[in-house]
Parts: sequence; C-alpha cells; structure tokens
Amino acid sequence: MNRMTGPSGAQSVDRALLLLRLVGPRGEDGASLVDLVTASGLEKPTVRRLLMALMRSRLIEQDPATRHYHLGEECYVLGALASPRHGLLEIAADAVARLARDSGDTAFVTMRRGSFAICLHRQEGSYPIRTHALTAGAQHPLGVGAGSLAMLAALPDAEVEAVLADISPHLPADYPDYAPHILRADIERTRARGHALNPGRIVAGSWGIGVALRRGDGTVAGALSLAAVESRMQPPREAELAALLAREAAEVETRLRRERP
Amino acid sequence: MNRMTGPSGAQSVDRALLLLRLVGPRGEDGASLVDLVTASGLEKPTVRRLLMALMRSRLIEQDPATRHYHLGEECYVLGALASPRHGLLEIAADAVARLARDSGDTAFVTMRRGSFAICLHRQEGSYPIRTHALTAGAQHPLGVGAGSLAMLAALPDAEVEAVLADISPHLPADYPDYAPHILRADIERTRARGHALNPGRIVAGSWGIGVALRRGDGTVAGALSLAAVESRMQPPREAELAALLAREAAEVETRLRRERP
DNA sequence: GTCATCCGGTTCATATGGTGGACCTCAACT
DNA sequence: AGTTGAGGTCCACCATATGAACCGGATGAC
Repeated sequence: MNRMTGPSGAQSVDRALLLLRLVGPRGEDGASLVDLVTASGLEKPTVRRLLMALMRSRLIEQDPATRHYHLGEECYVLGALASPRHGLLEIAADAVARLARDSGDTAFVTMRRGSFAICLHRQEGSYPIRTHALTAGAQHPLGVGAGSLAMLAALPDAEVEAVLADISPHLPADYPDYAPHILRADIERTRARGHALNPGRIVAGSWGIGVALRRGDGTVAGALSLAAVESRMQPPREAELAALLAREAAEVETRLRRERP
Repeated sequence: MNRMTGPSGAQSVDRALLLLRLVGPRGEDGASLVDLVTASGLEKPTVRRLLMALMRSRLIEQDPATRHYHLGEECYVLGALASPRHGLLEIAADAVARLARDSGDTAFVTMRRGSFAICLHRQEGSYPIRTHALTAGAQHPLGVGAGSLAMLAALPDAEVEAVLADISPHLPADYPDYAPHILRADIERTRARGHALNPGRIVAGSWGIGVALRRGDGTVAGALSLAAVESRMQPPREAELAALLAREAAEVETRLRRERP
C-alpha cells in the first residue's frame, strides 16, 4: 500500500536520520534503545540495526557503561564543514553572550527547522532564578515560544499559513494553550510591537521575549531571545529588554549580510 | 556473495552517509551528481535516490541554479548539538587565531577521523605568500602532513600499527613520497623532537609544523599546525614556531581538561 | 543547421536486502 | 528463585532497493 505523499525510495535512510534527529536533543544523558524505539515508533531490531549503521559512520556513539546513544564525532565534523554556509551560532555567539551579560537573564539563539524552531545555544545570565524551560536542541512548533513566534511572525503570510496547516494537527495534544487562532493573534501583536512575547504560555511563570534575525534577502535566519521569571518581564523592563534585543539583532544582521551578500 | 567482514544490515544507510562524507569537503562549490557517482562508485540512480533521502532530512541541499549538492542546515544543527560533547574547534579557535596572528602564517586545527586526519578550520595569517595545500574538510591518512603526523606519533604503538595496516594499501597510489617505513621514521623523529615536521612532502615547497592535542586521559583529541613556504620554516624559525605551538597546545589542553575532566 | 556528447534526472522488471515476531541473556527487584 | 524490563540477536518472508536503458536539454564541433 503506497502512501500518496510519502517519500519515495531509500526508506531506511529516512528512518536512520529520524533516529539521528531523536538522539540530538537528548544532550548529555543520551538516549536509551527503548527511548528511541518509543520515540520513533520503529521496532527494536530495526532501531538497533540503524543505530549500528550510524555508529559505523561515527554519527552516533554508544557509551559502553550506560549503553546510551549519543551524537558522534562525525556530526561535529559535518557541522564544522557546514558552518561556512549555515553558521548562525558563530555569527551570533558574541551577541548572545552580551545579551546574557547585560540583562542577567538567559539568552538563546534559535533556528528554523521546517515548521519547527530548534534552540542552538543557551547562555545563562547572572540572575539566580533561572528557567530551564528551553535547552539546547529542544524544538517547538513555530509560534510556540518567544524566539519561535518572532520567526513565524517574520514570515510572509503565505508561508505562515503553510506552517499553521503543518503544525495544527500536533498542537492540541502537546500544547493545550495554543491553537491556530491564538497563533494568528500572537503574530498580529508581534508584528505591531516589533518583538515577540511569550507570557508563560508553555511553563507558567516562565516568560520569554524574542526578535527575528533576517538575512540580506529578507528571509528568516533565526531568532534571538531572552527568558526570565514573570516579574522580570513586566513594563518597563519589557521595553528595555526589547531594546537590548533590537540592538544585538541589528549587529547580527550586519554580520549576516557581510558573510553572505 | 557476502563479504565476511562487511557491515551487516542497513547498507543503504552506509551508502547515504558515504555520500554525505563526500559532499562535506567540497566546500563552496559543492559536488555535482557525476562527481558523486565517480567518487562513490555507485550507480547514478542510486546516488540520486540517496541524495533525495538526504535532502528530505535537510542534511544535503541542492543549488537550484548549478544543480550542485551542498551540506544542508541539518548538518549544522547536528554539529551545534554535538559540540558540547565533541567541540574541539570552539575550544581551540582562539588559540588558532593567535597562532595565525603571531606567526603570520596559516594555522589549522585537525581532528582524527579513524585512520585519517581531517582539517576542521584554517586561519590565514598576514604573510603574503600562502600555501593552499590544506583546506577545511580536506583529509589525509594519519602521518601525512604535519598535524596529521603529530597525531599519529602521539598514539600508542599498538594503535600506530593498526593505523599503518589500515592505510598502507592507499599510500602508494595517492602519496608516492610516503610508505610505512618512512612513516615509522617520521614518528621516531617527531617523538624525539616534540613536534612534527612536514618538509614539503605533499606539495613541494609547502612546509608544515604541528603538535598533538591530548585530552585529560591521554587520548588524542586533535592537532594544531602551521603551514608556510620552505624559507620560513628553517632553523632558527622552526624552533620559534614550535615554541608558539607548544604554548597554544598547553592552553588548549588546559581548556580540554576543564571541559571534560 | 545537425550530429555527437555529456549532463541531470527517471523508469520498471528483477532479486537483493530489510523487516519484525520470537527469542536469548543479564541485572535488578521483589 | 521468580518476575520484570533492559539490551541485543536470529532468520523466514516479502517489501524495497537496484541498475540497464531511457528521456530531454545544453553545449559545441564542423
């Protein structure tokens, strides 16, 4: 039985790369075999065979003690080779460091990944109360979270609709406080204000503020954002943080244009 | 007909990842379909189907104008997620920048990739005559080139023999000036001197000098190296460059220990 | 102008290689 | 010493990858 819209050919490659994407966000702890079986929906022998193939290429490595699977050296090598073309973190790293230092809160760089946003890097500030709602490698649908919403609002309307159509099925189950009509209103407010605000919509009390990063041609490269407890993101501090973000976003956008005109 | 030692299962995954590794070093120009057919030894439809699978996962992208294939955004994302575990470039970037600035020559960070060395990053110095014998993504067998030889010489003898056995078949065809007995002598000299020297063995007139980087547990993390024209690497300058390298290597090794004790 | 060549890309009958239910082994708890 | 759940493997079956032959376009030689 053929899926009409399904991928054609090399299915095991798709499955292997699905596993790779599942291991990515697991961070320091890695992923166990059953984790991956559950998350992927594949059978155990299949997962194991694919992991062995990924391990042969060093894209995945297995901790001999815990038996957990982690991203391998080859992922890092490929990333280094891809960075002249796609490197956002290299370009934005200084800006994120300044954001964390100047605000005292936690700063993030986020990239678009299809209809989702993925957090590339997280830099903690000095303020003692820190939200851990967003960690490196975590991904949410576009519009869910401050940096993520900033990117969605920066897309042309046609693309916004395509993204909403893509993510709508997932929203109710995973993000009860979100729905397409709420996202559309969020986009309006974001465009009017010039920055995106997440008023504790994912984790109560954990607020976020973000701005999009655009390339020279106007396309969205990613977003910068800050997270803090609710009390640190009320007016007038919200406006101060927005100004900080705008300043750093301008700096990053200048560097983006310089790199790839 | 089964290969006795061959990989078992998920062959198309191996082939897809072979293509990924072939696209990596092509840098800015990318790779054409025929390039990849030739380099991989696979049939054209097979290569195309695997590339389409890689493109579905955004590990590869195709330039619509040139039709050439490049590393995709997903490679970069995976690299960013793997860098807390494997990030050598982040740790060594400042040291490489100082090396290029202080010496005026071109500086490199290299990593081990099985029996080969792969160049992660290249930083040009101010001196107007620059060798382009080594670029980011290029790989040579361990022992071929200065940084590469520094790594080989830093391995335990048993591992050196395993590497030599692995690469010996390839040497005569691709590197006429190298052979196992020459590499063994090079290793001796490197261990005695404390640094590796490549006296224009790959490209005449293009000399290199390198030192290994060791982790806290003594294993080899990579190498730092410098390349210059022959006249800039004679005594006493050779000793000066070796001292520069030793200083920066010590700095990097300190940071390596701090990151992952 | 046309014939030859090379490139990127696709088709479809064939058979290779991937799949997954059943199974093994080991360690940690009852 | 029995039970659970983890990691890992086996092998008969049939879904899926393979590759010779093909298309269509671009370039260029004469």
